[in-house]
Amino acid sequence: MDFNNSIPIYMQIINELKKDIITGKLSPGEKLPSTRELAIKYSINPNTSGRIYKEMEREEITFTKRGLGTFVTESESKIEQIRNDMAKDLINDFVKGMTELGYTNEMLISIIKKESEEK
Amino acid sequence: MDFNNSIPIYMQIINELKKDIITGKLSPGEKLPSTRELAIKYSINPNTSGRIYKEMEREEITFTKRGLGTFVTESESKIEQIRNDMAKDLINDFVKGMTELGYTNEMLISIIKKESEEK
Amino acid sequence: MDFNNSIPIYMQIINELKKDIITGKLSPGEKLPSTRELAIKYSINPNTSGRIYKEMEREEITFTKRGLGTFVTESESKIEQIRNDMAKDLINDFVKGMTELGYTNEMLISIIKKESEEK
Amino acid sequence: MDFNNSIPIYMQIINELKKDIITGKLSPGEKLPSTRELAIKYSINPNTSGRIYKEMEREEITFTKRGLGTFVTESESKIEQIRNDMAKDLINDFVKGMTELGYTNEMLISIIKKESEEK
DNA sequence: GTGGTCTAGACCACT
DNA sequence: GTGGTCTAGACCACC
Repeated sequence: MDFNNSIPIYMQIINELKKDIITGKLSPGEKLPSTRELAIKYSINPNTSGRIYKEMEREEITFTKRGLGTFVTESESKIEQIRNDMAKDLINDFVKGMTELGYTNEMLISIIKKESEEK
Repeated sequence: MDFNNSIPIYMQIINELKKDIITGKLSPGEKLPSTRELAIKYSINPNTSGRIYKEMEREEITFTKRGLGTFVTESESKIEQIRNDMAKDLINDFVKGMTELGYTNEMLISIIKKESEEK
Repeated sequence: MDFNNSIPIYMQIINELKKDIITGKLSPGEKLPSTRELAIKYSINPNTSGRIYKEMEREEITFTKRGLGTFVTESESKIEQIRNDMAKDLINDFVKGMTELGYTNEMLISIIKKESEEK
Repeated sequence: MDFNNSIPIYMQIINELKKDIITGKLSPGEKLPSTRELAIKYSINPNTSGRIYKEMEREEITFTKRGLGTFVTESESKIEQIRNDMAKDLINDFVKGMTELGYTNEMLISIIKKESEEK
């Protein structure tokens, strides 16, 4: 994790975990590492791991079984919704930003096409 | 202008000014409002305006004539470079973010096409 | 520390800290005093300490771990580069300045030799 | 002149003029341009030219004949003294600065020798 | 009038 | 406790 960054560490890790869930690296219902394990894995303070799970639970991405740990939500539709929300944010930021810079819709399409070919 | 709380006000205004320069609303060599005027315009503290101009000068977007004021850079290539840098950041964030979410290049193209038609 | 009036205090302290880093009084990776401690040490305002650390971070002399503090860069090559940059500036100012005053290279050498013997 | 510089414009021009006097480009007793001419030559405000001559007169580098203009001092020893003062400042800044960076006297001599050979 | 610096004091999110 | 941001108000040199 990049401590030297304007994005809070807990946010950076939440995004990592969300991506792992969306791409299937973490399956629905799978147990997540304990707060202590997470703290060690990312060399962060256990308080910060706690905050990560609290926030993810608030967003209903995970749920907690007392005494057992934290688990990925079992709702596939919830996971799909997260993917859509994250995608929508990315799309909006991109289109809005480029438009403000004076790029037309045609330019956007050709830029993305070119980007795709290069990879 | 109403400010997004999570991004510092001075950053938001810098981005506004950058966009104004890129889109030609502010011409190369043009004088910017004085720190005091800017403070009134955006209802911010003059210190904050000062910080804005200092940061922009550091990025060579503007230059200062002592005792006279702050001016937009006269280098058209610098302005072009800023536009390209900002666009490249937007493109990278978008493509990288979407790819991490599992979207293919073809999907990106069709998403952008669809977005364009809606507007 | 007493401050030279014509140079901003924050600049003078930055130069002090740079020298401490270059001469090894501050080691790579070492934690710097907190902004509040620095403010007390030099009897300056905490705002001014903050500015010092922000500027040094911009120059990549230090880095910040959010919520933990400010640390000397761990890159030895960066430190070496800072030393070389500062030395190069001093050398250029000296040679350029003396040449403009009509001193020849031979005179420079003998002046420096004489200076060395006196100390 | 470089307006975008932490050194005040009037200081920059005074230094230019001092160098011209020291190197003989301006002879003892020679008439300097009028404040208006100076203002045009350097595209500065006439107030600034006035300040330049006032400051140089205070340092006894120039003198004024009412209604006739401003002239370079006729004292050769004064000119020699200015040269020595400027040189002494340059030498001190250099030796003090390099010593603080950890350079030894031997290193200074070899650096200056190397610089001389390159030119 | 212009930007630059500094103090004082406050609030904030993050670890 | 850590740095980051902001306001308020002051003073300064420079043009």
